[in-house]
Parts: sequence; structure tokens; C-alpha cells
Amino acid sequence: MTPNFNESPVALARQLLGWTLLIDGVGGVIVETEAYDVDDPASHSFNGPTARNGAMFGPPGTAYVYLIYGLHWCLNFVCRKAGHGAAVLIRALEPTHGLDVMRQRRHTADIRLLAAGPGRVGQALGIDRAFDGLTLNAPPFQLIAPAAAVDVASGPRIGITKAAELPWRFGVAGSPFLSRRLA
DNA sequence: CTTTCGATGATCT
DNA sequence: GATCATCGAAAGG
Repeated sequence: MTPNFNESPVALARQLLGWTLLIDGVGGVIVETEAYDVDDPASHSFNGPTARNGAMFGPPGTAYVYLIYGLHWCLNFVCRKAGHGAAVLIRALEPTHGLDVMRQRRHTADIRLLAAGPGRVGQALGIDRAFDGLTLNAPPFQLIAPAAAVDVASGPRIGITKAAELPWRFGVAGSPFLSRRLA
């Protein structure tokens, strides 16, 4: 079972909440996402393909990984259709698998700080440039469907300056593992 | 609780 | 040379 990646980024961002994301058996439940569409000034794909964003124009179900602020690796799921340039940023997980590994990578014991934020997700899962362009439908990735429907909250995306008003950040309502609270 | 600021480097103009 | 889909520590209420 895999998510339906042939969706708009907004639809996929909502759909992914509640799925369990593991890399080599380490990870947790996706509780926060952000949508980035083509024709979206905030998206890395807005000005067309470049060396960095090439994976965004690959087939749906591709990982797009990039380094931000020279320090933090961020993970996205490419969606809609090949060549389109749409993706969903994985912003936070509720840690469930491989807690000890994530605590070592993150240098903290606080479960709430293991994967609450895109840079933290990258560090907790051991992501780097080598994951850019890999398919999400095979190891080391593993995706497990939600057991039950989740209550979705939404709000403006974080840390962007363009199209900042669009409510394209989504989260599991009331989850204590969000990067920031969400109405 | 809140705000501010430095770290750190690839990418694009 | 400026920007950047961030984090953590420090300082101030």
C-alpha cells in the first residue's frame, strides 16, 4: 500500500497525514506537511528545472531532498505527474520507530524535539544528498497506511516570503509533535 | 512566555 | 553578492 502520488500537492499534503514514514526502519507518523505547487512563487520549481530542484520534475513518488541555510536537509514527496514540479514538504513526525537511533542522531532525549520541524526530520532520519531522487516506493523507504482517519488542521506556510498567505500547511489537529501549533 | 541573532554553505543572479 | 521551505541558544518580560 502506498499513498496516491498522482494528486495535487495540496491533496497529497492532507492525504499523507497519519501515514507512517520509515527509513531503514526508523521514523514515525507524519503529522505535519506543506504543499508546494507549480506556478507557486514559494516553490523551488517556480523558475523551472535547475541542478538543485531536478528531482521535483521526476515521476510522482520521488524524494526531493535539499540543503537549507547550509545546515539542514529537508525531505519532500514529488507528486501529480512527471515533469510537473509539485511536491509536499514533510515538516514533522510523531516518533514511533527507532527512538534510540533518532535520539543519538538528534543529540536530545526529548521525544517532542526529535522530528518536530523539517530540519529535525532530516536529521532524525539520517537524510542527506544521497536520498535526492530516490523512489519512495522501495527500500530504504517504507510507508504504512493510517489505521484511522485523522482530523486535519491547516494554516499559512512557515518561513516563506512569497505567497505567504496561502493556507498550505497541514497538520494533525492537536498533535504535540507539530513544529508549531496550528488552528 | 517572547524576540533576536549567529551558524553555515549551496544555489542562483 | 544576496538569498534561503531552519534550528538552537541567549536575552528580555
